[in-house]
Amino acid sequence: MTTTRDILIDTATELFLGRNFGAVGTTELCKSAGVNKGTLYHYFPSKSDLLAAAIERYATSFGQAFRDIADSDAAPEEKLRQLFDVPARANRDWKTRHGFAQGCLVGNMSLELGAVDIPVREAIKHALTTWKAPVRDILHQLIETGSLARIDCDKGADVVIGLIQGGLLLAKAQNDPSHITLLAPGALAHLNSLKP
Amino acid sequence: MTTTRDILIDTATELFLGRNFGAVGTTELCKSAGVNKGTLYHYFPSKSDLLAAAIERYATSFGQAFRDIADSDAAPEEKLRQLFDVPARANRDWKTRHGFAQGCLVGNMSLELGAVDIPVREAIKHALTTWKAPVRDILHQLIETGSLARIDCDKGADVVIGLIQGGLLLAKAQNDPSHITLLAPGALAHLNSLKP
DNA sequence: CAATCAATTGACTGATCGGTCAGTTGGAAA
DNA sequence: TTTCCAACTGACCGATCAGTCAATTGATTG
Repeated sequence: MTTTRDILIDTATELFLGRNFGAVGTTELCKSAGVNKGTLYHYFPSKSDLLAAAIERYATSFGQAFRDIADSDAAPEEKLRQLFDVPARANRDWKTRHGFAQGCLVGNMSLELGAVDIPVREAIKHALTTWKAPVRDILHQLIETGSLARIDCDKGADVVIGLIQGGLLLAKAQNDPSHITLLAPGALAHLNSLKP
Repeated sequence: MTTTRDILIDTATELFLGRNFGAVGTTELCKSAGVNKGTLYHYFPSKSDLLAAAIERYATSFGQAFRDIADSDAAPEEKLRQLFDVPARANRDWKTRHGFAQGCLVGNMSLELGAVDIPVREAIKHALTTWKAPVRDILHQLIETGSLARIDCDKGADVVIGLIQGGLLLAKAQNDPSHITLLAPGALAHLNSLKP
């Protein structure tokens, strides 16, 4: 069952991803969600809190996709590469529908609001933590199979997320989704060069 | 000589970096620059055009820093590492003054406005082009000294910029400038693993 | 001196912003 | 049947938004 709250979160995700947080007004957002102003503020104390909820849902969704990859029976090297396919697929779909690369809600909001809105930054931090767990597991698997040196996997997970976000940024800057996976082929070599 | 136009550009850079484009109004910007509203619109047709000018100056400034590194007499491996120090130093200074990591004007505006404002995206594309030239030169030097395989240096320059921006994003998301250089140590290994 | 014009002023506009609130609705509990 | 409350409505608020414009300044020309 899709509740009004769900509709608000999904609409917010769609609109904030398509443009940005500041460029989407609450009036437009409510109209797009088929809901009245007051209803938004019945469920969320502020526009920022709606965004935080959207980030949390977005993080959970992508986190689950990462988890599915980590738990699959593919080879660990293959899993590492597949991580980059998750945002790549999302962006390809979006660009087909709307004509430009939108990036990642977490990355976008991080650079727009990371220095301004502390609650949102906390939601972003939590999103990154959620994502790091399955990535860390894949790195452990790589070590077990001998494909990766005994590096610090927590730091390694940060590196992988940095590679993904770096590619996403290039893709949006140049409006070319193919850049998203630009940093995928070198990921394993990159990780292997980290000091244990 | 610092012209009124220069003051406007510098003030815009400072404010847009400190918060974001949408969160800074023209009234505040003008007050901060010690200039009247009409003067802003005497020099720039719109707020977006002021941003584009700020991006261009910012890109030139960082591009010169990259160029200085490329033309120095340091070892090529050392030069590659020094590229990451340019934004790292800027962010360390800023955080000392303002208490948080602000990131990079080009990266920030790319994720905030890349999908919305096409002229700004063009300014961003041009900034990346400017930065790629000295990076490409360093990669050629690495190849000459035998530290790097004969990879596609244009693609390699994109990779390096992606690594820098990925680190900047992590730093802003976690309000910790030390992440800026997180992807520096693995850069050479990363590049070396690219297919020629 | 007169003429010119880029630079600058600051009050002003209509639109939109995020957020509020008194009131209505409809289904569940008593 | 009455009571109750979460869900929802939509008009409304003061503030701020990007942008405009007629008037003024002052330095540079002929």
